[in-house]
Amino acid sequence: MEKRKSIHPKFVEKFREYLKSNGFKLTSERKAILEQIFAYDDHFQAEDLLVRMRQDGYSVSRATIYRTLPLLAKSGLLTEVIDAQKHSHYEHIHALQQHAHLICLRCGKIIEFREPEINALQEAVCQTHKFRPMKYRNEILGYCFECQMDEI
Amino acid sequence: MEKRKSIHPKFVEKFREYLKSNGFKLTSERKAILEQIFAYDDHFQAEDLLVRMRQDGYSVSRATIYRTLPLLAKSGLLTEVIDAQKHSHYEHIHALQQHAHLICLRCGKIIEFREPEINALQEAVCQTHKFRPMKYRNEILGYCFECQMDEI
DNA sequence: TTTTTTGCAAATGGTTTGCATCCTT
DNA sequence: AAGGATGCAAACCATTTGCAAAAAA
Repeated sequence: MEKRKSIHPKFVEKFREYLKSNGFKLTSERKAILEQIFAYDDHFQAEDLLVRMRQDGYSVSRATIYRTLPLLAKSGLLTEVIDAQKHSHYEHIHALQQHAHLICLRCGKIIEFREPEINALQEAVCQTHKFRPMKYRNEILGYCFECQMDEI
Repeated sequence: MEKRKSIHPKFVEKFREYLKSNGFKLTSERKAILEQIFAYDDHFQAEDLLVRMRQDGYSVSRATIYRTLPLLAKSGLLTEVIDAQKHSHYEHIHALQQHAHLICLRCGKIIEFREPEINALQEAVCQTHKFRPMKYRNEILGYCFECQMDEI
């Protein structure tokens, strides 16, 4: 858990645009969730968000969180990461940069890394196959340095 | 569904070694599953395998299939691919080559592609982070050419 | 006022598991 | 023998969904 931060207006604007252009409405619940996901800089699961929001005094139901997270992902503000148990984790975008993840199978830690060359290659593959990419999954599951030390 | 094919002995040998070195036993059920996954060259889910095995006259329970698939994946003979619904799909290895996937969000089709440069870059990232990779996930979700034509 | 959204609680469904029995080694 | 494996059916549990009430446009 990290320090709370305020949200940049451009993110609110981006979400508002996404919703409007898809015939959805910007409700107070959606806005609260949006603000909350930018209030901290770590990875989280739907349930984490629920708990954190309740602690921070917001009142949003679990169902609404589960319904809103995919919207935020589709709007491009959130990135979904799937762990070894196939559970969804999320993180908000950092300055619109793509990045991938190393996921530790032992401690669950998620390490980010950036590799623009990989992104470029992936885009090239899509062009070759006339495939319209919506989402890139780039995850490496394995053991982080600390957990290797602890002997599996 | 494609034509049945027989399994190369080296795969049986590889699985046997994996099991032995981990204190597991090679049972007739595990061997039947191993043979079955190499009998066809397409992607499948646990349930598909169950149905197909029953059609082909094998008798293996759903539980055993669910317990065996991860063993085959860990032994390196199977690759797991996760679709948009977070369901596991599998495919047997083709001559030990790594490859990645384009997954259509509309028709569910899975297209394979090979991109050795991406693999090399991923390995480099692991080295940098002293991360011991066990499994690479390289999936691009989006729309295949045909489904783009059909207008989403 | 028309359409979407919310919250609740119940349902979902791929996957996992407890346990008695069976099979490998 | 001894320990792992199987099959069955029940349990899991993150996520989804039906529906009536509430809010946005």
